Amino acid sequence: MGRPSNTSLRRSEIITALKQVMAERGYEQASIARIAEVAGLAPGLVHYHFGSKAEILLALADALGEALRSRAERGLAAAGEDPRERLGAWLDALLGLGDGADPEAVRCWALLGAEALTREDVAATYRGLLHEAARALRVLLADVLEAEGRVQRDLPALASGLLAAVEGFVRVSSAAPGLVPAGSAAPLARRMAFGLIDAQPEVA
Amino acid sequence: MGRPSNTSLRRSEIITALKQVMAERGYEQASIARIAEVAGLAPGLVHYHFGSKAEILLALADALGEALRSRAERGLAAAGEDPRERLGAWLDALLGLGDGADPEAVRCWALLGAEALTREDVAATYRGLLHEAARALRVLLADVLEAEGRVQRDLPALASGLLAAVEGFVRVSSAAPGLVPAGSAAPLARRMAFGLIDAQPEVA
Amino acid sequence: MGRPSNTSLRRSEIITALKQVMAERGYEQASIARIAEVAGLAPGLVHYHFGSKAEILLALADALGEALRSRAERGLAAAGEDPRERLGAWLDALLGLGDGADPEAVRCWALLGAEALTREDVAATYRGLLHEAARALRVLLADVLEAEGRVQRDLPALASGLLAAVEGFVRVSSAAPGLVPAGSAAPLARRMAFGLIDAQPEVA
Amino acid sequence: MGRPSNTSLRRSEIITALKQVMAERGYEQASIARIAEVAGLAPGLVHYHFGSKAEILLALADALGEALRSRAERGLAAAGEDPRERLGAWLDALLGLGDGADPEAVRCWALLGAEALTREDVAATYRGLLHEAARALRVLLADVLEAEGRVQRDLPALASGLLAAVEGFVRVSSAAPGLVPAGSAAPLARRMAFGLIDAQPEVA
DNA sequence: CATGAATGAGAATTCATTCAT
DNA sequence: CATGAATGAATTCTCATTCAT
Repeated sequence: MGRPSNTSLRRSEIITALKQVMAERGYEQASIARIAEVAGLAPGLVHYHFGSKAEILLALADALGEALRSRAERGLAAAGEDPRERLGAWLDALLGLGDGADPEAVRCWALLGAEALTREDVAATYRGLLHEAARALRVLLADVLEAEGRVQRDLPALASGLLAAVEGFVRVSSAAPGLVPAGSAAPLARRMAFGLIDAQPEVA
Repeated sequence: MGRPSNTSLRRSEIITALKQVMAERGYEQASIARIAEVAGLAPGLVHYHFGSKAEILLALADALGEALRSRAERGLAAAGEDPRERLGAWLDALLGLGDGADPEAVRCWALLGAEALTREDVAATYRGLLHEAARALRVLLADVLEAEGRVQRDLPALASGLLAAVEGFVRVSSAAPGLVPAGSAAPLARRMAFGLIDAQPEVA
Repeated sequence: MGRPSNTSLRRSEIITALKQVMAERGYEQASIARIAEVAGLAPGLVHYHFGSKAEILLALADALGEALRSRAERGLAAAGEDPRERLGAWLDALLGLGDGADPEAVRCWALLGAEALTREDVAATYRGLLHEAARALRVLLADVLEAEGRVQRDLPALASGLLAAVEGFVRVSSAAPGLVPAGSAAPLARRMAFGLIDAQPEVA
Repeated sequence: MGRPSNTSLRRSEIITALKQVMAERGYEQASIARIAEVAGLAPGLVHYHFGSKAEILLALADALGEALRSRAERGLAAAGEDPRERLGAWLDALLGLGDGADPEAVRCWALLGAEALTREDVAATYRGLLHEAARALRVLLADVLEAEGRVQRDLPALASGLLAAVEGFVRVSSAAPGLVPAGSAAPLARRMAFGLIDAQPEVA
């Protein structure tokens, strides 16, 4: 009896609408009215499903993180066993490339990073995702170093640096496509990673 | 002959105030009223000196670019003749380090990159600054490669990649300070650059 | 024959929930959603049992009146035959004291009086209850005056004044508990009543 | 140079408009838009002069307190030296009677008392005014008791009770004019006060 | 009877911009 | 140049009420 709940459907519709509107005009300019319009819902309904606009942003951040995770998993599955290949697959996932590429999501990710600078709640979520990604990179880097008989010194710094570099690629190529041509991000990221690896001394 | 114009003084006061307020709460939340308050001016005066809020942002972008330039020049002057040292000095400048370091400016730079994603006027200015920086890096990279007898193949891609990586450092270390500890950005950036360089084959 | 109606149960659950929420945040801020939540019901159900939010308020007013009546009756039963005692018992009931004391109800009563100032429907109900109480006080006052051989001149004014004074106690002690300490309201009300009575001249 | 400030004029216009609108429909229903309309101002201007709607209410409370004070002073001046007369004058002031009577203010005062039940900021202001009035009544009561050679026992309770009673008069006569006829409030309040006084034993 | 999603009309508040002084 | 009041549109959020299921 009673009406079946469709909250989770509506929530994801709203999150998707925010992603679209935000990619186009930024978070602040993504008005609830416009989000509702894009989602095909009445404006009031948005606040029935989310307590505030910020909550939608956090939910979008979670969704982006989830998408990254699954893209990374698909990439790893396709990469096979080679440690360098596996590291490369993760970098591709971070670059928003590969299966399920979503340019809107990439823009939102970049915008999210900016919001994180001025909103503590967003910052917490964003940091969580970055730390998770750094953790994954540390493991993959360690695998490569071990397979190649190199020392694991500075592993955390290397992983963080690699992550930051890839983040920079995403942002710069979004903002100035002329600087980092479409196809060049992935090989460049690999070169950077491998350059760092090759600079590690071999185990005595 | 009437009182001397103080327009340029007022303009820079306003730009500085925007930098401060924006670093704290972002561009959209930086109201004219707050900017004026921080600048110690009447709100109405802001629009006497700037046609719109967006104009202040563009002026701030120019000012940040100018500051980058002069920081880079000071760094180069201190670096001497060694090509790797000179490249490192430029990376430091981009990281917002060295003489005249200004954390507020670093945050604003990161925020500016996000605004550039959704505002064409900001994008144009921002792209211009990125291209200028990339140009400088190309020259410095070429100097290193030449001095070390390596091929100059892929020079533009290397420069762009390095720029993007450094941009990523700035952003990630702003948003997640725990990930990239304070002192580690500069050496990491150098390692990345040198890794790329060392991977270039020597001239036959 | 279908399931038995539980309308009257539901109605009283809703009325009780309004009393609780209203005591906490006032009538306007008592949203239907919150009332339903406190009542443990679905929001839509509230409007099945009441045509509008105002109707719940009126029903609550009736319920408060009913509670006053029964508290007064219990007080009179316990007071015995002494006229002054019986009058005192009624004053206690008005003060929200004695058996079945209910601080939430007292606050609601005070809030109801304010709503009555701006809503005619509430005003009508509220006035009805005040008049009923004044009537009861007139009878009790008359009993005292007669038993003590005093003239009954100005009886309605005395009763109304006493009622108003007690209403004032309720309000002031709710709003500024420091001013009228908890235990002092009842004896003070009696002193006031007896002061009025003692000022009546004796029958010639 | 520059534009002269008219803030205090505007503020009092807005406060007066709130008084009028609130007297008619209550605080919650007194929308900023309506207040602005009554004040003859643009809606946005209200928030230029007041940070929030609640601030206007607090300012109104202060204004009502100020009006009470000045009404009381005028009453005392007219009352001469007789202690009972002076006490009566204060009661009149509290009843909103005498010079400068303002029915809207009386209604707002009653509404304010209700708001104080659910809003801590209003409660603080309201309590402050009640305590101030109670203090004045204590002094006046003490004068009467001393002049008549009666003990000053229970002075605070007597003053508070008298205050509460008068507050009740104001509320009840606003809500149920039929119960306390227009002209009867003042003499009744006096009878109540004098009844309390006469019940005090004489100094041994 | 019961559920809970849906609607849409306000509500307070913010703010870039204008302009009289 | 400078001041600060004024404007009015836009924004987020709330909520009584309705209604399909």
